[in-house]
Amino acid sequence: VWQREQLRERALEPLMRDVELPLVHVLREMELAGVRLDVARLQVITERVRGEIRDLEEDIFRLAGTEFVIGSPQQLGEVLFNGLGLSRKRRGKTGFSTDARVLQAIRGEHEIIPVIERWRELNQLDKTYFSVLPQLVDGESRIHTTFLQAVATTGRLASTNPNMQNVPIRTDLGREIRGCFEAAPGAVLLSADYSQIELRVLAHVADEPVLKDVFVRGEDVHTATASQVFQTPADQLTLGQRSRAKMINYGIVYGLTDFGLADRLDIPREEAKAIIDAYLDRFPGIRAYIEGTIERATEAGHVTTLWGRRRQIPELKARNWQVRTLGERLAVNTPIQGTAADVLKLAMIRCHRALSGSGVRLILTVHDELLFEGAPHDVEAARAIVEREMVGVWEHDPPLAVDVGVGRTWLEAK
DNA sequence: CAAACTTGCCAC
DNA sequence: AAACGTGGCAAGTTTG
Ligand SMILES: Nc1nc2c(ncn2[C@H]2C[C@H](O)[C@@H](COP(=O)(O)OP(=O)(O)OP(=O)(O)O)O2)c(=O)[nH]1
Ligand SMILES: [Mn+2]
Ligand SMILES: [Mn+2]
Repeated sequence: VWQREQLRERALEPLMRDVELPLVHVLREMELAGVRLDVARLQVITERVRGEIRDLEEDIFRLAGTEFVIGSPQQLGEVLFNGLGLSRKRRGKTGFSTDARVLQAIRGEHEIIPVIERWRELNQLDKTYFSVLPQLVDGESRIHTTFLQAVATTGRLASTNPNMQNVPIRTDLGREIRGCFEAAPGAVLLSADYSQIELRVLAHVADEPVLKDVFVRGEDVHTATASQVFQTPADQLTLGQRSRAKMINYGIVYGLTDFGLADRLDIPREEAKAIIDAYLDRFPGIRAYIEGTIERATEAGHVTTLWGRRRQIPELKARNWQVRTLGERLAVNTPIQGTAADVLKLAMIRCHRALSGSGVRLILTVHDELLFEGAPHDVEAARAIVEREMVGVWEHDPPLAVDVGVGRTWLEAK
């Protein structure tokens, strides 16, 4: 009863009625549908990778001069920092960190480091995907995730058992794994992913003229940042570089410091500061939006999305500096990430309705992407419908845009 | 011995 | 870890 009263008081009834409740059935059907996994293809990759892991282990033990549990950060730190005397960077609660950014920073100090980095990549994918996914398929070789509708504080969905929202794609091996998810025999997949979604939401809520203009012109901010930071012509950029630029673009908006950027890019702090300053100077409305949002959130004690989703931010009242600045970053991030979540949920409902009886069904959702499955002819017809429904959720400036692809596998469709 | 915590890392 | 955000998962280690 008190929950219902709170819903009314906080004007959340439209969100509940028009978004969350209709979404339940859409999610249920997606979970039942599942997505097909090519187990044989995955098996071939698995055997090849496990062979390489064994070779890497031998190399690591030889270079270290001792055998140890590579997967134990404690033992690895002992070998690297005491045994080999390599430089220590950050330290955690238990000892000196050995994470990927530390290894990147000391890569030149010893030939064992690149081998460990490779072992980490392969071993992580082995234990998380190769060892787990084949056990989860049903009689039709399909995997059924569970979507969590009320876990993420911003309104995003989460996915569990297995998490289908963090299937690898960024490395070559990751792309091979992504390529193991496929359509049913005779069918194809259609992937539709919003272009630069949170930057578009930001351009609107911050009313940032330069950023709006970028989207009106049809330009790509991630590519532009990559080109600037990596000093490379736009048409020569790799997917990896654009992906790094994405991290930079969102990082800066949500409070990334020169220290943090320098660490992530492995560059001097001054260079990192120059990148951040250039970014915020180019889009002056972002600075103003950040400051205004923090001020209003501190006053109100909460923030809301465009559809009225609300998050209390008690951290803003903290006297502890660490907690309070966390609250400031939450105040900026939540309305934007949350608005993008609202958009996707509405798009799911609209697409589900528009495609009922079409032979094309929604099978996955990944924060700003929808994945559909159907016969090639039906999917071709669905293409325009999906794009129209996804773009049509948003009646603001700048408009949203969607990248659509079709293929046999999830990798090919992207 | 299992639960809880820590570290590290995948995705968006 | 000092200070982009949202998640889930596996393994090692500590705790009870
Ligand atoms: N704070 C933060 N948000 C991120 C990060 N990566 C992705 N996101 C959020 C913001 C994105 O708009 C949203 C969807 O991710 P995508 O990979 O689809 O990127 P985006 O839509 O910006 O670009 P795209 O044109 O699809 O390649 O997820 C990140 O590193 N930090
Ligand atoms: Mn996107
Ligand atoms: Mn996406």
